[in-house]
Amino acid sequence: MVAPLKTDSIQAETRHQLIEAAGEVFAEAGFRAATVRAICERAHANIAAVNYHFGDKEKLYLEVLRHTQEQAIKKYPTNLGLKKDASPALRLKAFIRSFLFRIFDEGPIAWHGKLMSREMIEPTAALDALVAEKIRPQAQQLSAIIRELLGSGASARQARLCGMSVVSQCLFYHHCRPVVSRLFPEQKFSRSDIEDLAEHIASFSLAAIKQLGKKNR
Amino acid sequence: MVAPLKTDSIQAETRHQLIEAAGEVFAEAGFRAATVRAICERAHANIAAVNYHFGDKEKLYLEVLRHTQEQAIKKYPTNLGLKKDASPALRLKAFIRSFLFRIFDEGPIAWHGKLMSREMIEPTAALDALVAEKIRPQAQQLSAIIRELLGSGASARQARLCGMSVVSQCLFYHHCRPVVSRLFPEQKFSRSDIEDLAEHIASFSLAAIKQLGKKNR
DNA sequence: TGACAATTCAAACGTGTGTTTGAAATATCT
DNA sequence: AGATATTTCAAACACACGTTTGAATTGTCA
Repeated sequence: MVAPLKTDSIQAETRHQLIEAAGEVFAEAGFRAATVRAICERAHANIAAVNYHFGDKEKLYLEVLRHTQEQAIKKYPTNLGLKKDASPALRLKAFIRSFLFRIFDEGPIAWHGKLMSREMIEPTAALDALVAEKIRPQAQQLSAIIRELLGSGASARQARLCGMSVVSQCLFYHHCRPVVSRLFPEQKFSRSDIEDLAEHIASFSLAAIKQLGKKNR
Repeated sequence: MVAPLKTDSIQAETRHQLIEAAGEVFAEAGFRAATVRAICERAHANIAAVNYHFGDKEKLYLEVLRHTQEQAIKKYPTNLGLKKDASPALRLKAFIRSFLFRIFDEGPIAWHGKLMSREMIEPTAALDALVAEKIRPQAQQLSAIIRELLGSGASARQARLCGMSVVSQCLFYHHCRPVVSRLFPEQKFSRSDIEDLAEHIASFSLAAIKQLGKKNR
């Protein structure tokens, strides 16, 4: 009657397939639009499997968030592959690149980024925890970089606004892809296109932040 | 059996109330999440009223888009209250202000902006027409301003990317309000807060664009 | 007033959703 | 092998949604 606790190993076959399938479907369609029927079909499982293994759709979603998060930090460690004493400019560029790839990579690695991106515009009950545990730390990390770039004359408010300016540019291409694709069909999203996008956002933002820093004096 | 054509006047009472109520509900919840039951309740009309007066939910939505668009251009004419020979910097600031107010104003005036903002992340069948008739012209208008700021050395691609950087910052606060409010509870959205936001986005973007223009040489 | 059209209304329909059920199948362990 | 627990399965449930229906009401005009 209750889900098994054996130790781990093979017994969790269906359970694992459900999480994988759900990750894909949730990342594609969002929590609300995703259907447990679609998930179970993709997992080659019965419709009742979700409720049997996870209780309900929302608990499965939380499990998917947990699971994809693990995968994501394995692939994209928070301290990106750069030295601790790297210049703030380099660290900003790395932050942006990492942010974009977390969302635009294909396959399981990008699921977590896509889910987080979704949560921002169509929140579920999980958002509060996500903000506290994942989003706020990242925001502070970004804020630190930006304060360094702005110099000592910057207010907390200015750093916060600049941080949102940076993040907004990254999220835009994911959130508004339907419009971007119609307006500019030439804009593609291959790995190298993302690289170019990161290049633009970084130089755009760097130029702006440095300039604002100068004005503060 | 067919909707009336009298001339206009009073007969369209329920019809008009439905459009008003629908504007509010659609702007709040989006096309899909809005229910005709909620709309009819707010319009003090029967559930069948939507189908009787408009055919179905989607036709009502199109009517709302048409109606709110009229209201919007009355309040925020595309040529904002500035002289034709105003500097590109001033025109960029005006573009941003206008964009933000169209979304963040309260009451009927902002419904169209909110609906457009929704269409970008959760498109309906209306998006193709909206892009062709409303969004693309605005994008070209913005692109012209930015090309002027970038100077003659700028590529079309660079102008396009800068345009998206500007727009993304404006949309962010609407799309991601759930996250922004949790991360920064001190960020409010009164008229003067929007003014401050416009000020930041404009100076951030201006600084960036001017700097990129210099580098082109 | 009377006949006809337009509109409103409560009720129901059909569909898609997440979830539950109880039996059947499978695995596990003594 | 037999007993027990775990997992699967088809079917159905309960609910919300957009929509339809047909009768009742209201308005219009000769």
